[in-house]
Amino acid sequence: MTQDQTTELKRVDARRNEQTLLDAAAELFVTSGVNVPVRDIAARAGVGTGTVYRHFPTRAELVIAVYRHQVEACVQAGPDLLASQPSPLAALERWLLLFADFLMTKHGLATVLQSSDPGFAPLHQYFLDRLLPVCASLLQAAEAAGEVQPELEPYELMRGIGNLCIGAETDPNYRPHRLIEVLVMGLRRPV
Amino acid sequence: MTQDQTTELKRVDARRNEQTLLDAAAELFVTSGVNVPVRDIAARAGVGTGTVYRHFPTRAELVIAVYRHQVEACVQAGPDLLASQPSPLAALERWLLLFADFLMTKHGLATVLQSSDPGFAPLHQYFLDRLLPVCASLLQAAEAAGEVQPELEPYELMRGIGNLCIGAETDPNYRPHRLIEVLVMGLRRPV
Amino acid sequence: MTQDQTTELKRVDARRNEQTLLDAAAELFVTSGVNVPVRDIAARAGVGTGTVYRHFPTRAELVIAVYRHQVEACVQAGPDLLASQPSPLAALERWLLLFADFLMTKHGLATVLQSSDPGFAPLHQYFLDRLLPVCASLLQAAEAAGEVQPELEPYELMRGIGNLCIGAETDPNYRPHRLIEVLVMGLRRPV
Amino acid sequence: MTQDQTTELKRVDARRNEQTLLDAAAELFVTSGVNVPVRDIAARAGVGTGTVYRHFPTRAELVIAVYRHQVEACVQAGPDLLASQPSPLAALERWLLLFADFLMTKHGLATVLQSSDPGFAPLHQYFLDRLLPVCASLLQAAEAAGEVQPELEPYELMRGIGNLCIGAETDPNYRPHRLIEVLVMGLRRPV
DNA sequence: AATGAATGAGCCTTCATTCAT
DNA sequence: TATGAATGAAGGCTCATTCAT
Repeated sequence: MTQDQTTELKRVDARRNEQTLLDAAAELFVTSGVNVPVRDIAARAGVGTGTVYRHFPTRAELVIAVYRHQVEACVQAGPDLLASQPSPLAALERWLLLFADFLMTKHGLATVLQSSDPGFAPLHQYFLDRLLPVCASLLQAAEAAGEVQPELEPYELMRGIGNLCIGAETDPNYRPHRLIEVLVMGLRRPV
Repeated sequence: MTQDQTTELKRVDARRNEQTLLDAAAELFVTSGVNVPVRDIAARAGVGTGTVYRHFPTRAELVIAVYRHQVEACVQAGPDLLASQPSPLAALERWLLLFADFLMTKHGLATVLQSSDPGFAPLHQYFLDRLLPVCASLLQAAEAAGEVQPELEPYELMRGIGNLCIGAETDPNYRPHRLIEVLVMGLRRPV
Repeated sequence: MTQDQTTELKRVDARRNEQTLLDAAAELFVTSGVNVPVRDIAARAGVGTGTVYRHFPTRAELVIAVYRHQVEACVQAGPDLLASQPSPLAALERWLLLFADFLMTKHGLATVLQSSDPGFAPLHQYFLDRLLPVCASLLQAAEAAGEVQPELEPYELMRGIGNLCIGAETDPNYRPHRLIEVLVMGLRRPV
Repeated sequence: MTQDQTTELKRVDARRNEQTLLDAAAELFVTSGVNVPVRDIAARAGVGTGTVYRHFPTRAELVIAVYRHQVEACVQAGPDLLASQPSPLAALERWLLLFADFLMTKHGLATVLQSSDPGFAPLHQYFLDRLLPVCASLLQAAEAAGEVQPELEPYELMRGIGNLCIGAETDPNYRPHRLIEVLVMGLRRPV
């Protein structure tokens, strides 16, 4: 029992530290991009550099961890929107806008999603593994409903949305939402 | 006279050097991105690093110089397409695809266009100064012809096209052309 | 009683832990040298790093402990060989080869014996304290028997043998045994 | 001509700097071993770390450069001794002692020669390429003259001599010369 | 004007050692 | 006692930029 307690306490501490790191990284990713020096992350979190490496041996792991919650929220939103929106196409549009909001509030996330640095491959994979099926099923539903023509592969659509979000945070004259709406309009089957 | 001759010769040499540098940089920008080490550019051009700095004190200046010809060709293409295409909207689409082709054949150029590195500000400015008017006039013509609804600002449209081109060189499953076509479709006024 | 039992149990545990550590260290010393990271030793033993430090505050102590048994076996072998071999010189040669075998099967041990890192001083001392008298007595016996000339100090002889063993594990083209035999041959008094 | 002069001057400067680096490295290799931090070498030479890497991209190259002169002197000494000594065996012994002197005055050189760090492979290769043929020809000559029995391969002999020199600089009670003499004695064919 | 050597800040990463739990 | 998380010094390496020649 005491042993369990001790273990539990340790875990709690470690968890807290990990959370501190995630918060620090999230902040710095926004202000300085996901390639911010490890030292900066450690400093912001008030820990040593070694602690960063202990919790997240690679940068990709840290990035994944930072965004995991929101990626999962996006995954959940897919079926929810399909059920609650008036049509599959409306659900798709809402989901794409949601996905875009997620990316846009994370400065540099859209950027890293298109980085060709092989170190980020696991991150790309994670995003695709989780989100592509959701996007595909929404697109499929809209096609099945006769609302859209099969112009784009789900992968291209997601990639395009991701790209459209790049740089939005720092440029008030650039509104990805508008572009996404136009894009979805372009998918619509002419009546 | 001899003095003049010498000076003249030097100028010729300097010119040759500058062109050699531009060629070297163009090649390396394609293969290694616009952030390729200065040393590599100098080495490829067969000159010293100092020579690079003499001709192009900042990286932005070098990038601008490298792409100047093609940017100007894009500028020229605007009126030409407007004159030769069956409709303003068709001219706009062609021009956007042309712009995209330009970006896509320059690895990393689309990326740098969205970089928030302040050092690239002059580069951004140059692109906007030259290309935005062209894009705006094409969009305006299409609107005036009643072909499109005024959904997007010219700046947003160009920015979006630029973004869509990111990462296309290394990903055969991603075809910006398709996305651009869908986007233009979405601009069309419903009949 | 219960208290005693607990204490007793703890001691048993501690002993077991210590032995586990020695085994783990012995294995890793062979494969990775005596400077293998403490963490690796702890991991192999299935304990925390702190436990390593508790049992062996310095690396030298750990190394000494790991090799104690075999050093003592070498010590024992001296008189045994003197008694069982046909001559003191034969006994000396056998003992030196035995010593060499010991060193050679411990990757990096010969190396550490010549390390000038002051942290290893206790280790050096231990080896000398235990083994030098044995070597000296064997050499002395051979001299007394008129088999060898007093060319070398026992210390030099041992040091030389130790050095000859360095690197033998990884180089099949280098056979310290041959060199030791030649060296012993060179000690022999000409008839 | 002016161009040539300029080039020549640059070379002179670079050479001086390179020599400064070699001197600094030589000193530090003696006091701290050949694995002394690059930063320390740079500091001792009064240059930046980048300068070290410019001149010697890898540590092995630096080590080779530091010892090149003396290795070559050793190479030269082989034939000279064969010609000047009364017998091939005497020449061999002198040469081995010379080789040992070389190693012993370079603290840590003998150590690095037995290092299994793959980064030092070029260094090992260089030593073997240059010195092994010399040692082999001396040994061969002694065998041909009937002075020694073919007990050892040239490689083993050199390796053994190298090992015997380890740690001699810091231990006044250890005299590799004595051991080498005994070893050569052991090679001699019994009359 | 050109050269390219030199500089040194800056980043990543490892690991011995300490210490809170 | 045992644990293993945290620390942070250390060292390798790169590259933008300066400057003597």
